[in-house]
Amino acid sequence: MTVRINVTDFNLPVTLESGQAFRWRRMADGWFCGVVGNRFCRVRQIGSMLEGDVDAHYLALDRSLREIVATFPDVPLLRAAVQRYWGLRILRQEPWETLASFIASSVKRIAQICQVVEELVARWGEAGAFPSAAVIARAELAELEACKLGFRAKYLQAAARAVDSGRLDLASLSRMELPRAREELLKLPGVGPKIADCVLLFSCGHDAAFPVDVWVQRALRRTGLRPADCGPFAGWAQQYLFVYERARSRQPLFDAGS
DNA sequence: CCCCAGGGGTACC
DNA sequence: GGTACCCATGGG
Repeated sequence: MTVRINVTDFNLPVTLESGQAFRWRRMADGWFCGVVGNRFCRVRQIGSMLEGDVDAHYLALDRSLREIVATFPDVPLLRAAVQRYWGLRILRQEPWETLASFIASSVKRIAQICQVVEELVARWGEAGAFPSAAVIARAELAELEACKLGFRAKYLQAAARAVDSGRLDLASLSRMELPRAREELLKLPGVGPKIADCVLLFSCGHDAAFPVDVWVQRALRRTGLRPADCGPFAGWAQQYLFVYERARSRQPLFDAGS
């Protein structure tokens, strides 16, 4: 539904382009187009005005960013990241789409993950929606591989079959304690600690889940932080570290080494 | 031709 | 318990 609302402590572009969701495109005119569930959405932010198909729950606008950030450990790099990317929020995404997307993410760049997701939607998506686990479960392995999944195709197929058969109940993960929920996801082939934590953080409401990829690993090494030091909203802190470290590494001022 | 990418499985020590 | 190598593929 098209609305115009006033938002505080929110940054739409950073949130949508921080590598947690893969279906948003920034148009030349500043609008973002995407699909949430089975709905096409168009949204933009001008100053504190958020306009368009605003889904406040998906955008986590009900959370108090100030209270969340107040729980972060006080280290210079994280403080700088929070200042530069203030308004970045962890979205509330749909678990199956998130699991499938992050299975596809392993050793891929964000742009390539978007490509895979696009291919899956083009082949099996109904009316632009991300294809269900039931549909993917019935796809041929060769068809999945053709979606630029490569060696990840068999992992996506296995996950789809686990969900479709009821062997894995994604909805139950949000009600479990974090270690137990992680354990469930780790049963899937091709799903290790990093991908499991992405699913738990981005789609199961587990704010403390802390995915460690190559970028976050670098930030941890340089700060001396450990995931356990980052508090009940460690996953949010992790997302700030991720965007900050990635941007920093894209444009090195000089040779940082030696 | 080299390197790397929001990793994980496996073999080996 | 670490560590090396492999998995496919696109882009710099």
